[in-house]
Amino acid sequence: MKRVRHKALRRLSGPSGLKLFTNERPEMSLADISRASGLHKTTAHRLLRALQSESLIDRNAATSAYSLGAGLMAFGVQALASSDLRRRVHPLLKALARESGETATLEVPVEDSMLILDEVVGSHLVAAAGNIGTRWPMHATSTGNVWIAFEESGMDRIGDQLQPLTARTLTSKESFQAQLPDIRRRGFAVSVDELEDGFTAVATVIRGTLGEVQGALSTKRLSAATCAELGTSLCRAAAARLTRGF
Amino acid sequence: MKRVRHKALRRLSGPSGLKLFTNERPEMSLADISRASGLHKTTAHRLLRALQSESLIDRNAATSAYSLGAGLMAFGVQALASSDLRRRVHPLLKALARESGETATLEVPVEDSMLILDEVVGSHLVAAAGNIGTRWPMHATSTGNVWIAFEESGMDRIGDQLQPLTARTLTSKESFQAQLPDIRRRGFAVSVDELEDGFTAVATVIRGTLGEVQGALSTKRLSAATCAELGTSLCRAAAARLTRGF
DNA sequence: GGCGACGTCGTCATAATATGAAATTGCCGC
DNA sequence: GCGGCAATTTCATATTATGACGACGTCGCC
Repeated sequence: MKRVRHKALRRLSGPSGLKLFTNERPEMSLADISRASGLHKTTAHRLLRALQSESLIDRNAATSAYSLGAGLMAFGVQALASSDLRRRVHPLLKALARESGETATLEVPVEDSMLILDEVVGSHLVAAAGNIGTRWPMHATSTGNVWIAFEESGMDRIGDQLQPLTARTLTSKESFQAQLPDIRRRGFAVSVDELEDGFTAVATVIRGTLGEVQGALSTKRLSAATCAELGTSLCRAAAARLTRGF
Repeated sequence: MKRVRHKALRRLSGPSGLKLFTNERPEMSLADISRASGLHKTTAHRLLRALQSESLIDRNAATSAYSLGAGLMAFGVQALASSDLRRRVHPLLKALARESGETATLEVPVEDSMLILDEVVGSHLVAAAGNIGTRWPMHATSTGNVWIAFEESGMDRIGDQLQPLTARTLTSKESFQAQLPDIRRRGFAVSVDELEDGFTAVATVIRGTLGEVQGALSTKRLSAATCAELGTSLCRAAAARLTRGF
């Protein structure tokens, strides 16, 4: 594997950059950042200042602590808006949500998580919405499972140790890998209580015109009984999309 | 003004980087990017590849065109979620929306636009929502106007020529500047048909504990008659927030 | 088949950049 | 006024990106 150039870029998005800001710790001081990233205090300071000048980083005027900036929000929505995949799949999500009464989502992988790109809430819930943009670990979601099953280099995304989120989460790479053939055969993945107790979902992949895997589609919070049925209709819907040339 | 270092970062977010991707042209080929940015083909390719490895850039598998990536969406929502300002002001928005029946928004400046950080829709509209993250030019919005009026270096953000969006948009720097004293005296800005015909809004600034301007607050789509009244109540609400130590 | 446009990849000397140590400033609590 | 801590600036040095050049494969088109 070849080393990617552009140190600054790697740092930016990497674990010694913007990724330092987690939901648990949305604000950090210069010293915090320097310690957490292993960067020299001076270097971190320069970096932060550059990021700030691009609005990618904001700082709290009172505490002078750094946090993610407004520019990132702007880029984020722009990315969301320009997603071709999203435009194409949205009608499908609506149809699924209407037919099943459950919430349907479109997700894509970002590192070892699935990012919710779009969401249409079903009739069973009051419009909770607002999950667009949230991320869940691939190994514990139905969407993550199908993605890995159908994308060739999918397994690269997860490590050897998988973090358990419930009693039913698969925690070893081996047991995880063992279920993939089943998913490939069926065409869809089912997750029952793996992510959260009482949470069930079924997912399939969505493909482009070349058959390449572009994302995953899921229907959530349904009763276990209807899973198999919905799985196949999900596949049909996705397949119809594909063959119609979308 | 001191030159900010980190060329790569400036490029990243600047007009020869991610900013190349606009809503009008969400996808670009390598040749496009090279031409539009003035970068050497080799350089652009290296850059894009680095960005892609960080998920900041995606590419269309069919056309091999580049577009904004999923990583940006992830950062965007994270930034949105971790905004302290947003957390603090949200209850205020809700109160304003409830009392006025109109849509209330919280906005911050990004370059020469106001970015909608948060929004609570009023009772008069069906929940259109989904404006969070959109941007409007500062010179044509009430929020942009108050911001510039109360932030000392505010005028730096707009150029000499202001793009007209309706017949009532102010188009010269001078006429724009002439109205600022009024806004300062009143404490709030009113925009009638400047952004869009039939669109009226009133806005005031929101301040931190040190009195520094942190953002702008507005109520939209109200009838001209109630503007003045709402402006003062807006100011009261914002002031109450401030003095209560938030 | 030949042509042009495009994307990808490699190399390399040079120019531009980031780096970290140390020094300076500013701020708080005592 | 004096430590202690954090943020910031300065500067010589080492590291990095840059773009010119060349090569290769592919696609669409005349």
